[in-house]
Amino acid sequence: MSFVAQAGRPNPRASLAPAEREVIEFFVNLGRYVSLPRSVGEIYGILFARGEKLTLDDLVTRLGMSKGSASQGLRMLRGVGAVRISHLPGDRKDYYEAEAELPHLLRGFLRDQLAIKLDHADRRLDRLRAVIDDPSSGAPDGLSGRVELLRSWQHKIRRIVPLVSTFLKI
Amino acid sequence: MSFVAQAGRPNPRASLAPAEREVIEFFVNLGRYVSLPRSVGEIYGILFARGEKLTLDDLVTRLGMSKGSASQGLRMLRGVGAVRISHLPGDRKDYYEAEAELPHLLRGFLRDQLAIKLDHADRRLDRLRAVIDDPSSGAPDGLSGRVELLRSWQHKIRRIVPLVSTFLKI
DNA sequence: CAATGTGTTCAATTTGTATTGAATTGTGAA
DNA sequence: TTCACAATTCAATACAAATTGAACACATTG
Repeated sequence: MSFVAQAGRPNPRASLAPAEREVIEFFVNLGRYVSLPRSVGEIYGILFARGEKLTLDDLVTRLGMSKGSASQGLRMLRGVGAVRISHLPGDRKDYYEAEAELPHLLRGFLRDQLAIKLDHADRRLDRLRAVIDDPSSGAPDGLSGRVELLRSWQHKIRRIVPLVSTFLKI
Repeated sequence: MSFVAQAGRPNPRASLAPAEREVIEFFVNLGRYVSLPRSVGEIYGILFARGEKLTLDDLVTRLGMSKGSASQGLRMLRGVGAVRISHLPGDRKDYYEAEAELPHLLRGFLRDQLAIKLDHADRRLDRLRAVIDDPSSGAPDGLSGRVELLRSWQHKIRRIVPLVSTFLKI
């Protein structure tokens, strides 16, 4: 079975099977919803599609991307626990495989992304209150009440997280 | 009380009170988490801070942005139900005010954004299955099993939505 | 119907983000 | 210590998204 590049410029992705391309595009799209770079979606996609361990160099040749992109993309995916790294005895290369369990993926996301952002919003709200309480800040009428509303949003969202976690058995 | 622009280039936002600036920055930051353009965060921010109806022209002068940005930003905010439009008798201008109730905001988001994306992912998954079932697609071993895993993700997420909705009394 | 006031559109520009690839660092083997 | 190889870094570049502003469409007024 061969998937030949079109005549003309050599396409480094010629070796991708249609099924792989389709899976990759699926994850690239999924990533777009949360503003992930295409390269990240591609990396996770091919790892998910093949279900086997691949090296950085495999990614570079199969996806036709630069080493830099592959390296940075893998770092991000490691960061959220979407890929696992492992090694083979007597081989210095890093081998990566996709973490395909949704609970595991969401756990990483909830812990590393959402939690940080909620904390950040907390601090920002505190500062906001401080500014508003200063009479010279020129706070419009009723603003401090609306800011308390923001606090209630924050509380509600914090209470949803464990709810979702429980549901997903995380 | 006056908030004077620095000497040199005239700053069109000189009229913003510190409290307003702070609220605006809060929403600009919040918007960044979901990849909204800065201008959209600014518009919602000033509407939220003032809690009163403002016209497109108010936004242009107070925020120092172009009419084009203000118009497009307002369209997006209307689209997700984050601002309400209204009119005054004998006045052709459109007046906008911020929708500040979280349930209302999330309702718009869940309906208009998430639902559409889930449907889209559904269709994509169907196509993916079709491609994989074609023996000439070169699907790697076990891929069809992993794609079924994706289906289970999709189901779980679909079941979370009403759970969250209930919790938020949407 | 011309003149004015209002919001929208969209090509050009600015700004921001992702990607590349050569240089660099790190690491294990000889 | 030197060599060979793997991964990372980061300045330069390519690409994508947001913003501008002038032209436009539409409605209302005199």
